Amino acid sequence: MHDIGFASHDHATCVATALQSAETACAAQKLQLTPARRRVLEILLEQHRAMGAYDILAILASEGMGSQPPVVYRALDFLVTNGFVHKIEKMNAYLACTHPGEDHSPIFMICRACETVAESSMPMADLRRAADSVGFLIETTVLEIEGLCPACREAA
Amino acid sequence: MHDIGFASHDHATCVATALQSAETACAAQKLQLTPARRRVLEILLEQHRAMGAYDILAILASEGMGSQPPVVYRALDFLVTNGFVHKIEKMNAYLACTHPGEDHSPIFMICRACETVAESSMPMADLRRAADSVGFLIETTVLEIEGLCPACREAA
DNA sequence: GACGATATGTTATAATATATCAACCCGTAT
DNA sequence: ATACGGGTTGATATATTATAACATATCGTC
Repeated sequence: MHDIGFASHDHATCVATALQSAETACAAQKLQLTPARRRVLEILLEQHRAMGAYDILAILASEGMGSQPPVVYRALDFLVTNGFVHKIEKMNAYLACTHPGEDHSPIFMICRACETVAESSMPMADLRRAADSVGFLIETTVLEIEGLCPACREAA
Repeated sequence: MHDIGFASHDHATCVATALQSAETACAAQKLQLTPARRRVLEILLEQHRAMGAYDILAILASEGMGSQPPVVYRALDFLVTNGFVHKIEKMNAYLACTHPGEDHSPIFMICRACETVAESSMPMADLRRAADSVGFLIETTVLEIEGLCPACREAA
């Protein structure tokens, strides 16, 4: 038994299952889940917490998989772009997605004290209710929307 | 006439008004709007765009107000803590709040192409409608919620 | 005029992330 | 078979963002 998010949760085979499903998804989309990418995802799944790029890099380095920043940033870029990992901007940290393949807008609840991050994808209307239901005390929220402004849509 | 957010907008006296209201708010809350803090806010108001800390610092330095990073980071920390400025986490940039004193959860629309940032504080249910109404094409959204998880609430 | 709280000056360094260019692998079209 | 092209990796260097640490100054109050 481990904690995942704020709930206690059995994930004995969880890492293997998630990796397997990532492999399937990559095969289907002709994406290359290379050893470095796969290992970074596996590390994030194993640790089940938000990790800094250099924390991940230290693990890779200890295993002889490369010790230079581009190694981990390239892998993270691939994993984030393809929806297997999210970046928590407020923490400059990375977290394995808990429901990949669902095309969702992630919502993160970051504990200011222990830095645990729980991922959710609720509609906003239910947000406070959802937070209340798991006992999370909301202190600050940041919703960042990226896209194209009217001027740039026209220019494109 | 200047652009503010994605709308054209007359703000001839806008900077002075906003500064004045910040001074009033600081006086009311016994906060010290010192010269450096005031000047940083003024710069952000004048430029009316999201700026990096070092961009601001360069301006301060050119005016002889200090050229070391802590100068600007301290001022920004004060301004963000007290709601006069927001940090755009995805850009590592800072933006003067367009409606201070309203105790709001800011929503930012960041143009991927021109980096213009418009601030809003709509409820989420209206978000897509709001974006559509100003012609903004939403590509990615990040909602980050910070607070205290159940375990840390109990510990506190 | 001594004290505490808050703010500033200054030096140094930490933490996060990217640019650049050469080398490699692999599928395929010549 | 071989030259090409796209994607990936290796390696070095550097850019960008942010904070630690400690000394000094300012101001209101006891």
